[in-house]
Amino acid sequence: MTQDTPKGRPLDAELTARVLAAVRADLDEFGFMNLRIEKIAADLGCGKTAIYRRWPTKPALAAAAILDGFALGEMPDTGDLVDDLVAHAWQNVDNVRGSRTHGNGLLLAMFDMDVMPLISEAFMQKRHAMGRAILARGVDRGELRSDLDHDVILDTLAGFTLFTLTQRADDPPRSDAEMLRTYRSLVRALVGRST
Amino acid sequence: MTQDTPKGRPLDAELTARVLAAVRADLDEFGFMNLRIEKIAADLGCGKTAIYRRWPTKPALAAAAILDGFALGEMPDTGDLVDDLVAHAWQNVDNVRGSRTHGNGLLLAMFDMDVMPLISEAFMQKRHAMGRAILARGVDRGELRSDLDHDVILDTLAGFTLFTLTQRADDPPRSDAEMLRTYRSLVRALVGRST
DNA sequence: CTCGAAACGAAACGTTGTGTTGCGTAATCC
DNA sequence: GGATTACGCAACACAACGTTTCGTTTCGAG
Repeated sequence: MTQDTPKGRPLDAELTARVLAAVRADLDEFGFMNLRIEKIAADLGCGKTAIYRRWPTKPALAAAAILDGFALGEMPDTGDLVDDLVAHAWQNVDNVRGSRTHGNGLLLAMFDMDVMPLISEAFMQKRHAMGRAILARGVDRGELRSDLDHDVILDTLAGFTLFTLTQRADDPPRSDAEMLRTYRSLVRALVGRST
Repeated sequence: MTQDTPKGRPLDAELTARVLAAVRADLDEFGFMNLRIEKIAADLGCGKTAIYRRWPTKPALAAAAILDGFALGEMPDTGDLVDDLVAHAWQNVDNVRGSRTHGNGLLLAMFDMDVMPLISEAFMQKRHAMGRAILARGVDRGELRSDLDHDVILDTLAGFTLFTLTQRADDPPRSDAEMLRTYRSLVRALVGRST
């Protein structure tokens, strides 16, 4: 029933990619509120119609651009719960830093009330499910006390990343090695390891 | 030098309060992007000029409304580090829940790129300083290992609250007592207490 | 190779919302 | 009582979203 082969001229995939990249850059520099679709079209030398043909509204466009820069990532499976959780948390850092070109406008744009549901459905919920799978595996292997709230552990890790990246952006930057040590000790504390 | 006594007719303080309350309600219901200053004026039966006389732009108005619903809170001083940190973290929950009337649009509005700096300067940085003071006191009393990163502890607590309130809003609500137990065990884990 | 369908850039348009200005009136301080 | 400023109201300029129309171009199918 569903026509699988579109009929006329197909969408220009390269243009799609260029639009998403340009939106990501402007989103990061100017924020969602100051993202100008007309500027994107002008910068790329294309018409607004090419953009509105692909995405119906500005929030939808912004969400698509953000998601285009994020990778769901592979499920960490090292055999060690702490290692897996650190890797899982670090994927968030990678996603945000990989999309950051000017400031942290892209990260903040995720939290627009009209953008958030789209990001949540397409990304956050799947990430959360991955985290829960990691923790469930840890319980199965006897690495994790069975009375801990997995949502709390995952929200704490993700919340720390979000809060640090948005609120401590002006602090002297830390090396990846130092940040990884921070994540490791945080994870160990959350899953009930001593030290 | 600074004229301390304004000359003509003073601003209507009650109108100021009514505007801020109305903005908070609409912000929470519709989000920052869909906040309509003309609607606020119409709902209140006042002119737009009365609003623009007080705040120059929409982000400034939104920030003022958000801050008007937030209380910096008193610095907890129970003599116990864990109790103080739990109380400190709980103040965030109180602020957000006290401002929540329809959804979580108000919480998300804080993270608009143009609103965030205003909230950060007037609120977040002071809250962070309070948290640091609590932790410093804990170190002085020997309740806290001296090698822990205080920023990490505070960002983790605040980030957990933010992430939970934005991402788990649809989950079955937990009682205050249960949430307080969660915060307590989280704080204990972060400051290196066993259990 | 030709036909149909749909994408493309360009331009014009309607609509909405921000923020400003000017007006006559009302309130407050000196 | 006079200067000063707030107030509601109306009109305004401006910017940006999203739509429509047009002529042109590109692709798939037969």
